[in-house]
Amino acid sequence: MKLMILDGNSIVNRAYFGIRMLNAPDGTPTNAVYGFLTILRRMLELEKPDALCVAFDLKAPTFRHKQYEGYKAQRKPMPEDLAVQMPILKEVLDAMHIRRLELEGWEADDLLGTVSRICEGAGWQCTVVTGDKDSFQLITDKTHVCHVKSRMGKTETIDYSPAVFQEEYGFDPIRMIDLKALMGDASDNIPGVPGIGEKTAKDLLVRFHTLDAIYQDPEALDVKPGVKKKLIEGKDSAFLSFDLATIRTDAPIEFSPDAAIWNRDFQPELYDLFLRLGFSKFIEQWGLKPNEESAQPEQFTGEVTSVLIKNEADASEASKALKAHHAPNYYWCQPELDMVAIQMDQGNDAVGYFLRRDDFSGDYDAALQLLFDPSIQKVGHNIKNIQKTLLALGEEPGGWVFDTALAAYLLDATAGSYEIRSLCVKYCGYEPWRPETGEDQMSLLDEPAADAAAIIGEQLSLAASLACLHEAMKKKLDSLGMTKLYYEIELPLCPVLAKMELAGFLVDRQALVDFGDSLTDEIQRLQQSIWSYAGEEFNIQSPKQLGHVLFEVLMLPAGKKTKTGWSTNADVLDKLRGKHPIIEEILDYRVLTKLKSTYAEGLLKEISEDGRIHTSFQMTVTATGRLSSTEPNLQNIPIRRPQGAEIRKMFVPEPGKVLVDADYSQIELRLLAHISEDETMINAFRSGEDIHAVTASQVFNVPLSDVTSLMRSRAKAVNFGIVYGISAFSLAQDIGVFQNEAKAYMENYFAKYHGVREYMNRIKEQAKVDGYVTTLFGRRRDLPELKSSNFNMRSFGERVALNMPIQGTAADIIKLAMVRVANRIESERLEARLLLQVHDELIVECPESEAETVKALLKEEMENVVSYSVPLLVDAKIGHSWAEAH
DNA sequence: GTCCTCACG
DNA sequence: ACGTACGTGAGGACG
Repeated sequence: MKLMILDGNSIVNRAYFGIRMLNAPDGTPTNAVYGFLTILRRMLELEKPDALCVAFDLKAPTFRHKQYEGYKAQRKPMPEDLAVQMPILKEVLDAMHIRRLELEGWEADDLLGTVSRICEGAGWQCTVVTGDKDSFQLITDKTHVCHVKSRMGKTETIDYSPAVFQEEYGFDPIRMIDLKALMGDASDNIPGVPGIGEKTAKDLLVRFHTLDAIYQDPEALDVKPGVKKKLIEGKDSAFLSFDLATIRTDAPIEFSPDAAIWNRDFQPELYDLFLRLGFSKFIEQWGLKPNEESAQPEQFTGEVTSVLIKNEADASEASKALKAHHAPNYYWCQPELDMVAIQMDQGNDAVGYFLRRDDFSGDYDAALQLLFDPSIQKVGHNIKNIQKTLLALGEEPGGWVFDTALAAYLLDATAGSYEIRSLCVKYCGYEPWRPETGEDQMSLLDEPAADAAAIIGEQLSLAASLACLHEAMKKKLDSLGMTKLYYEIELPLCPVLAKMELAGFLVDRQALVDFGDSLTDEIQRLQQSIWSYAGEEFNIQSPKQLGHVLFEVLMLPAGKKTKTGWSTNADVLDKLRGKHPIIEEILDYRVLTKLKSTYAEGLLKEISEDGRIHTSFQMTVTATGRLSSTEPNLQNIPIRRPQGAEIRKMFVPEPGKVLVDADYSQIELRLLAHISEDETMINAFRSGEDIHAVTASQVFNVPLSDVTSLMRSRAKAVNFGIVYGISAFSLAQDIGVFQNEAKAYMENYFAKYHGVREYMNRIKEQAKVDGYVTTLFGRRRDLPELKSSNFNMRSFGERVALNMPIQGTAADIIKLAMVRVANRIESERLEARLLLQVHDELIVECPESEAETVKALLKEEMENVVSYSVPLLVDAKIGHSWAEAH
């Protein structure tokens, strides 16, 4: 039998500092509770204990030794954001029927110690879970201590048995007390021996084993005189520290492991509690069901008439009813499963229609066209994909009035996933019905024998949940000022993207094959050469093996290190150029293998039967409002190096057609000028100057005519850095100058562009007050990081506060441009079609005869999306490949 | 599955 | 004193 006991305060602290800010729907911070539960779940899976309890400090600070209050009282108070979560955590634990242990005047440590000894006495195994190392002194054969590290949402655990501890420290676990007595512990205000640090203390213990042994005759110790002196002078402190560091095992608690046996008998209220906290993930993971008694006011309670569409007559009847219905209908579509569920509200009641290819006799696609008729008002989830399906059938998709996934993205762009069940929990306060399936719900849809009624019920209830989501989200979008953004940019963009995905980009397959082959020889040659320099054969693509060769075999100076070893990235290798001929070859090898695997071979695999590559655009991924491109990613096709740019030559128009490429010139800097209202920068753009050269002349204090190309390129780096929320350190790294030099550049920059400096301060202050930032179009990004007590997280939040309004406004602008370009192409009945968007660039394919028209159209629409204090400039070009047109 | 590296804006 | 720029996606190594 095994008992697991968690050090509540320690774990909750790890969770709080390790996990980004999170809030319940009502704004209560929840990151620590969330993190605690994540760790708990992980540990339960790992340890599978029979009994479970959690120990807390009853009040902080508490004192083991009254005479020592002076030290303990210095302990930093718990951050407010964490303190408010403590009662919530306890409420959660109570609802999970997990035994809490706390005792007036005692610390959690002492309870851990006491419980572990009680367990041992009862013949149980015990696992102590903690984020502190203090408890290592409790390790015995029967008691293991599991040390938890949590960083950025990931949890690492190390299980310490006596052997593992001995291996790492070189002495027995119980000597952890002696270690602390010597080295002290600042966070616990244990003084230790002044002047003795971790290294010396460990060394002493490895050699002499115990504190007593060390102090038996300190004069006779074989140690450095300085250390000896410190030991002798610090003797009292050492023994006081020994007492302070000793965890007590005799706390007066009534406890028996049998009474803490835990079998997941959650209180029914746990569901409601998790709902309130916004923990839909845990509701799912723990398989919680709504409490029958608890009210669910928003959930639909009227009569639902289910109609199964089995043949074409059913379909046209349903279509007629849907067309006659003038309120929105709710479409839950799973194109990949060939399934559609539709809910039509009729006052208090509703009609649910269900269509599935498997049990439909007749032309399924024709039925789809009937049911999705443009005159029917429809609400869906990820409508771009549905529209794509319809377009593939030759139907112009229309009548879509709302997309719940898209709305959820605008409402919370950093949420990560917009799965309909979680959204329903988050915005409507209930989870859509799902059939009881015993163990594994996921297998339902794969089971041919699964109960048809259950499937229909589940799908229809998902369709019904769209109704609630629609109402809730519409209001929320409005209250956050995103109605225009939603209806005028995001929603109209869906069919535009659907058409682009369907169009695809023609690729010269043979050229791609040949290019891949041509790389093979050179890669082989480089590999042989690199191996001969190394004196051994190894996998050059393994950072670990490469690090070994560079820094151990060839003894090159190692620079930065990563979590797992030395860094071998291009920055590091670049600094080693000239130190050894192997470096250049490795860099070349990297470039060529990247081209071959990711681009030559990777893209070949993505060419469809029509010879074209059809990417997917993701509308709900980025935190700033940009699109992203997947399977394949066509937004990162090489261009910066000549070898890479070869790839762009293979993206071509159809015979008789050309490509027109239009890109915004320095849109982000122009937006910075506009948003910051910086006069100098605005004037530079208005007069059509080269902005990087102007910045160089400002930063280096020389006339424009004297700006050298080195000055310009450094100024360019400064300009980019500003947009990203620069630090002198990173700028220095980037352009290869000393940090104080980079700092001087920045000071000059801000002295000249003082409007930019004021903007940077203003937006950070504003973001701190509001807790979010927005673009000029109202797109929003929440920034809970700004309230973090962690310096790095807070700094990150500040940089994002600077960057998001700029990057995001640029994203809004090009999205709107895409909608307008698509409208113009249609209204002017051009054959041209949009193929690709690469953040500030649009690529169109059109007949040669249309080329000039399209070029002018693109330039006009893109430049005139908005009228700001600086003009937006677009470069447009025509070519017979992407390389040529760009 | 996670890390490192590197392609793009 | 911290640890070091914003936003992405994909391939290969390694556990």
